[in-house]
Amino acid sequence: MNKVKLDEIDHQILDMLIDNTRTPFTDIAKKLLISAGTVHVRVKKMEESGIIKGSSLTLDYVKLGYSFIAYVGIFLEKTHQTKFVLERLNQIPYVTVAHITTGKFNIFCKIRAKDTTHAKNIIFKIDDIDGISRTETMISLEESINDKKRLMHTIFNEM
Amino acid sequence: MNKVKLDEIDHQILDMLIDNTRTPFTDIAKKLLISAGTVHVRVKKMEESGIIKGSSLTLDYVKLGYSFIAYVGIFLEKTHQTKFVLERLNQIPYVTVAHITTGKFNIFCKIRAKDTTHAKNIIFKIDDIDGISRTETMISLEESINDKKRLMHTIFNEM
DNA sequence: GGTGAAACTTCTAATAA
DNA sequence: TTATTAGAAGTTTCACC
Repeated sequence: MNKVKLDEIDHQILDMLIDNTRTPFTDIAKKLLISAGTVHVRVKKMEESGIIKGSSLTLDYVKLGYSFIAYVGIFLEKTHQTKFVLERLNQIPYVTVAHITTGKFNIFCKIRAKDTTHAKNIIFKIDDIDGISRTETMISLEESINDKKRLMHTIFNEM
Repeated sequence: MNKVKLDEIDHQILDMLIDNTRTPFTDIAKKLLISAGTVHVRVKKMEESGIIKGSSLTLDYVKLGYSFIAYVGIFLEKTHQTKFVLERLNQIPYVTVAHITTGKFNIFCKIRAKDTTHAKNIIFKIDDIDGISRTETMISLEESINDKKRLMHTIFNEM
C-alpha cells in the first residue's frame, strides 16, 4: 500500500497506455528510444507493484440505451447500518459507484439508467432498502469527464 | 447516436475484454469456439460503431499518493454561468468529473486529492471561481465500485 | 455473415552487457 | 538496469465457404 516512485520513462509508458491499452510495446519503444524489452519489463513491474491495477474498455452507454445518470444522496436511520445498506446497493447493477460520506449524506451513489421511468424504479428500489430514511436525487443533465492524463501529468510533475 | 444491437458473441467478447483489454483474440476465439479472425472483425465493428469508445488503464491512485476523494456540490449565482464555471472546473486537474445537475446543486463534481490539506486548497480554488456562490463538500470515507460487467450483463439480458 | 491459413507483427524470456 | 535477439505467440488479411 506504499507510495510508489516512478521515473519519467514509466510515466511516458503509462501516458501512452492510458490512451490505448493495446498500443504495441514496439511503438512505445520507438517513441521513447528504448527497446521493446525494456517497455515490457517496466510494464510488468508496474503491474506487480500494483500501480497498474488492470485495464478496461470504455463503452458508450448511451449507444447501449443507457443515457440517464443521476446521483442519489442517502440518509440512514442509523449509521451502524451503513455496511448493510452498501451491500444492498451493490446488488443493484444500475448503481455503479457508492460512497460512504461525511457531510450532508451518509451514503452517496451514482446510478445509470435507460430513462426517467427506469430511474424512478431504481430510486424506488433504493428507497425500499431497510435502514434508509430518505433519499435525495440529483439528475445529471450533462457529464464532463476530465482527461485521466491530466491528473497523471500533475501527479508526475510533483514527483 | 442510435442504439446499437449486439448479439451474444459480441457480448461475450466485450465481457472478456472488459476484464483485460489485452486478452489475446486467440484466447477469446478458443473460448467462444470461433476463429480469431471473427473476433477481430467483431471488435473492429464495435469500435467503428462507437460501442467501444476506447480502452484505458486502471491505476491505483492510492499508491500514487492520492487517497482522498470528495464530492463538491456547487451553487451558482446565476444558472447562465454554468458553462463558464464548468470550463473552469475542467481546468483543475484534480476535478475528475463534473455534472450539471437538477436538484439540490447546480453543478456537482468529484475531486481526487492527496490529503485533507490538499483537498482544502482545491476546494478553495473552486470557491474562488466567478459565479459560484457556495459549495458543499462531502468527503468519501469509502468507495465501493460496482463491477462493470454486472451492468453489462443486465443490459444484455434485456436485449 | 464465418473460416482457416499465410504473411506479418508483436511479445517475451534468456543472455549478455 | 537496459539492450539484443530469436523463437513463440498473436494479429490481420484474404480467398473461399
